[in-house]
This record gives sequence, structure tokens and C-alpha cells, in this order.
Amino acid sequence: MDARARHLLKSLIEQHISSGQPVGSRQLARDAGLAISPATVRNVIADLEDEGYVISPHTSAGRIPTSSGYRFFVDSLIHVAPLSGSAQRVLLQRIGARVPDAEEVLHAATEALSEMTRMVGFIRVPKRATQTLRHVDFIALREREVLAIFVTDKGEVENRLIRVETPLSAAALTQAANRFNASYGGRPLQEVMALLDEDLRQSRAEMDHILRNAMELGKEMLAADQERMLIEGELQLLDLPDFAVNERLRELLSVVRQKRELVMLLDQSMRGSDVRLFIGGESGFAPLSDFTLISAPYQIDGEPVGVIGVLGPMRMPYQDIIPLVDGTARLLGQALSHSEMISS
Amino acid sequence: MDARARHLLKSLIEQHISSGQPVGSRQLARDAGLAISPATVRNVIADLEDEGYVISPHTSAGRIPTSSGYRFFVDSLIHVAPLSGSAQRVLLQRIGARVPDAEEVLHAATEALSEMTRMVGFIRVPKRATQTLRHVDFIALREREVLAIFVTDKGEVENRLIRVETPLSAAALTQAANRFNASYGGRPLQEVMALLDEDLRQSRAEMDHILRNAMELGKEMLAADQERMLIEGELQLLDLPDFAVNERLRELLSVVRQKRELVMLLDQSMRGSDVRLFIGGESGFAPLSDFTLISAPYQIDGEPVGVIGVLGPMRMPYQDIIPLVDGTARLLGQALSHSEMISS
DNA sequence: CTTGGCACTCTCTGCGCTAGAGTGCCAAGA
DNA sequence: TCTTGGCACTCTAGCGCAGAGAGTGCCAAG
Repeated sequence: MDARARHLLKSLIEQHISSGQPVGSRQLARDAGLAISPATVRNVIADLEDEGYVISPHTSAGRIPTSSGYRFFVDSLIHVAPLSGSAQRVLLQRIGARVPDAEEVLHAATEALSEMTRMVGFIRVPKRATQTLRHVDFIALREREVLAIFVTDKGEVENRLIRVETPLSAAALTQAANRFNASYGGRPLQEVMALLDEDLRQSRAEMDHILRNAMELGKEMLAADQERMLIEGELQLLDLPDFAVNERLRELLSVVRQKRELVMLLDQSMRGSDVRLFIGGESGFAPLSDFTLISAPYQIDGEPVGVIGVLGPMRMPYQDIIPLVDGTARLLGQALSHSEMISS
Repeated sequence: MDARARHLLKSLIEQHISSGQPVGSRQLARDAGLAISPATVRNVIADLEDEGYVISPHTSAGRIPTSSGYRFFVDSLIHVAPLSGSAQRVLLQRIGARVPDAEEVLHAATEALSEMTRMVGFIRVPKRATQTLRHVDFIALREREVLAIFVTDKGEVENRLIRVETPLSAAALTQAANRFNASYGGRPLQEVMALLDEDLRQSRAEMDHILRNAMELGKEMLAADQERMLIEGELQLLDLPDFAVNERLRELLSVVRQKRELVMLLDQSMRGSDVRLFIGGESGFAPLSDFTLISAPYQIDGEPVGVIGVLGPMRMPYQDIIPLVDGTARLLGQALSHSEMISS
């Protein structure tokens, strides 16, 4: 491919990126800055099409780049400059201005990236496998419930509730944690997992419940590593002109993400004990005026602590959905309470 | 409103809910099960329109319910049966089959509700204000970093990293935690907040840093309560026929939510140290074949621990986005590491 | 009060037409 | 041999129009 063809391909892709439209020979000849006619451009572009760098959506449209075209563009046609100082400052401010909590920093970075690029942002969270176990703690919550807390050297914290068969004193729990920390503390999680496997197999009988539970919990925590990923700004995709989407839907989704007004609305419905419906404009909150919100408070140990519900169009099968919201609220309350589950 | 009008309104709304279309007099006369003619139906419906229960999108369309119509329907026309046994079983299974961790139970309940209703699901997390402080723990992570962990009687766990000015021994931290627990443990969080305010005002000078930090952290945690809400299934809205959306977009969004394949893809790019692009079909993952994924690994203390990046259409301003991804990865790594920040 | 009849209105769909954009090819020119 | 202008051809997008279909409102008769 000669220099002129490269230049034309570069210009074509740049124009397509900024306009989103297929690029024709006349426009390309004008904007590429070369003193050549559209006919010449056509000859060159026809060759590029043969080589698979561009494609024509239909006979009388211009050309758009293929993925090979973009690949060549990225690899050989553009020079990627380092991030500008002003962009760096914005990023630093958004990442750094937070409480220095690892989880929040990851979140802030992904969100900032998503907004600045106007794309979907994602982040793979530090693999626990590369981290070291710092500390384990067991806290008695109730009679037969122990809260286990794991901390790694990177500051990641994981907690799980363990139900035990026999009540354990605070002293016994402290002792169990000490033994666990002594055996496994300071080792890479990878290694801890292997050791746990081995120790569990060797000494089945003689270890006490809490330590055994802790061991099994540790295994589970490490195995769940695969899933750890944060994604931000899925809705950026809706703003692409390529996917023109109903305007009201977009507005609604952005409300849903901001949450603030929804929280206020829900707190109203926590007072009663019934399912509550806001149909259309009844909520007094304009972006919801074409939608229905159904909510029900749920109780833990008889005490209302939160609200659960759904949001959808006014046209929804109320007869199915109301009992679902109600039932979920009740079952959730039971799952979080400490009485018996209902027989199913 | 007489019985016949009520019956017709009920029938009209039910038909509209199942079809999504305006309901005309002929169809209504046929399906309502009453031996009356379409003309009679028209008379009745005209009255209902005057009363604001239904509306006509245009002259020659049928009628659709207004929000008043839905409200009347819900309040007076339908009998809401309790949740069926089979639905209860499904819910119980989804809520209960998990490790009994409060956060996961809340998540599972909301997700199950969202999927079963095919609406957006949300849940207001138990207000911390109604909970009691169970336990506070301070763990030394590094020289000047302390991890503070708060546990409530409902099993909620909150952790924050605190940077302190002077290093503290493990013994000093234990002592600080003990003092904090002795002063505030077992009290409602509401009360703890009030006490913290007062204590902070009274005894500015003589308290040590770590306790003071813990106090301020406690305040912050309680103040942040407003925001705690989980939302699941925003994308259910895209499946509504009312919002017909590009088919490929929907497929992509569902892939983004499932994450699994994305995680595999990203783990590939963690090995190198550079920005990596998957353009179009290059990822070998079909649903991404019209999109570009750009990723960059980030390092904590010189060690690669994760990947951050963006996903969007092939047509994206690569020259702006590549440095942003790269820059964010670097700045994030620095924010999470313990060397100096770069000067901005 | 109910009903059939009827004129009227509005949307939706398909059709044909045109303008516009862009291509491919060819023959002449440098 | 490459470049260029010319030209016929193709395809899309947009517009207007007509007809079908659905549904209404009103009226007069039962």
C-alpha cells in the first residue's frame, strides 16, 4: 500500500469516526488535502475495498471501515499522544479526592473513565490470588451466628455470616481467630487455599466447628474470585446515535441510576406495612409520570427496616406483580430474621 | 359508576395490559362477555372517558387507560390473590440457597424479583439508623494505614481505610477498639452519632488520633445512609415492546451484565503491560463482533493486579480514548499504590 | 335505554416518483 | 502508465397520495 492510499484510508476513517456516515469519493478528495480528483480517489478506494479495509453498505453509498481497517488505522496510521495534562488532572481529582478505600477508588476510576470516554467502562478487580492474607476476625453476632471478616494486604475486606451449631463465647472466637491467623496469616491467598484443602482433609475430626467453618469459608471466598468485575456506564451505549432510543426511556434510566429521588420516594412508603403503588404522576415526580412504581416494606425480626419493589410501565400485570412484590418482601424479611422459615 | 361500566372498564384494562394496544368498542363488546352491542359499549366508554378513566390516543383509535384508570382498577376492580405456592418456592430457593450473608440475600431477592416480574427491581437497604452498633475493629495494614471495620447487630459490615499520621502498634489499635466498643457498643447507631458529635466537641485535644479518626469515620458512615439502595434489571426496560431497541444493542448489554465471557477476555490482556485492543471480531467472541474493547492492566506497587478499560462501537475516537484508558490505568495504579502521587 | 346505520376521521401501509449521492467503467489526455 | 472528466447506472431517502381498516360520534328507530 503506497503513501497516498494510506493517507486516504486514514482520512476516510477519521471522517467516518467524526460523522458516523459512509464517506464518498468527492468528500474524501476534498478533505484529504491532496490535489487529486474524485475519480482517482475512487480507483484507490476500490483497491482498499479489495484488500478488505473498507466496505460499502450498498452500491451507491460511500465506504465505511471494516474491523481490519480500524486495526490497520490503530496500528500503522495514527500516532497516539500521551494523555493531556488537563485530562490527567481531571482523572486525578476524581480518583484521588475520595476516602482512600480501595473499593471506592476502583469504582471512581471506572466511572470517570466511562464518562470521559462516553463508553462503557469496566475494571477487573485485583485478583485475590495475587494477594496475601492479612488478618481474620470472628465476631459473635447472635447465639449461633458468627461474622467472619477477612482482610488482605491490599486492603480488600470480605465478610460472611456463618451459622454454627453450638454457641461460642467471645473468648473462644478470639482464640479461633488467633489460631487461624497464626496458621495462615501473611501467606499468599493462593497458598492459603492449598493449605486449607490439605488441612481439611487431614484432620477432619479433631478441629472445632468454628475453625472448620472458617476454613471452608476461606475456600469459598477464593473460588468466587472469577466474578469480580465492576462495570460502569452501560447506558452510555444508549446515547450513541447508532442506537436511537426512546427519549423517555433514556430519561427514566438516568433517573434510576441517580437514585436520589427514588430513595426519597421509597422512604415515604416505609411507614405503612402494605404494598404501595405510585401509578403515573401519583408520585409527584415528573420523570416517573409514565411509569408505575410498586413497593413493599420488609421487616427484620418484626421491625421495618427497608423497602423492596419494582418499577415498570403503567401497563403491567398488576395481579401477578403485586403479590410478587408483597411475597418477596415477606420472604426476604424471614430470610434476614432469625425465626423459622415458612414451610414451603 | 354502575356494575356494567365497572365490568367494561376492567375488561378494557385487562385487554390493554395483555395486548398493549388501544381497545375498541367492537373488540370490547365481544370479549367482555356481556350481551351488548358495540354501540352500547361506545356510550358507556364515552362516559368513562369524560370521567378521566380512559383516553383515546387519537380520534379513530380505541381507548387506553389513564393513570386514574389504573388506580381505580387496582383499588376497586381486581382481587389480588396471595402469591402462589410455586412462586413462593422459587423465591425461597433463590433467596435462601445462598450463604447467609445479608448483602447477598438483599441482592438475590432484588434480582429474583426483577426477573420474575420482568421489571426493574430495587431495594432500600436496612436503614442503619434503626440498627445497633455491635463491634468495631481496627487492623493495621501498613505503616500508616489502619483498616476500620464496623459491624451492626443486623450483620451489616462497613469498612474504611484510615491514614494516620503516626504509626500505631497492634496493641494500641486493639486498645483503641476496646475503648470505642466500651463507649459506643450496643447502642443504636442514631445515638452513637449524637454521642460522637458531642464527644468530639468536648474533648478535642486529649484523645489520640486513631480514636478521633474512628469517631469521624463513624459520623461519615451514618451520614452516607441516604444513598444505600440496590437496583437490579434496569435492562428489563429494553425488553418492553414500547421501547423497541436495536437487537444487537440488547444482546451486547446482556453480555455486559453476565460478565463471564468478558472476564475471560480480560484475563488474557493482563499478561502484557500495554493497552490492548480487540476490534470487531478479533476477540473471537461473537456478540462483540460489532464493537471494540480497549483494555489496560494496572499495577499496585509494581505488580499487575487487574485490568481496566472501555467497550464501545468500532467507530470511536481512538486517538482520544487510548490515552485515556492508558492514563487511567496508570493513575489508578498510583492511587492504590503507596508511593508518591505524580505531581499534577 | 339499546341498537343498527352511517358519515366522518385518523392512522397505517404500500406504491410510485424524484432528487441526490455515489459508484464503476471508459476513453481521452498528460 | 497513471490521472481525469464524463456518463450511465444503482441505490436510498423522502415525499405525496390513495386505499384499507379501525373506530368514533351521532341519530333515529325500536
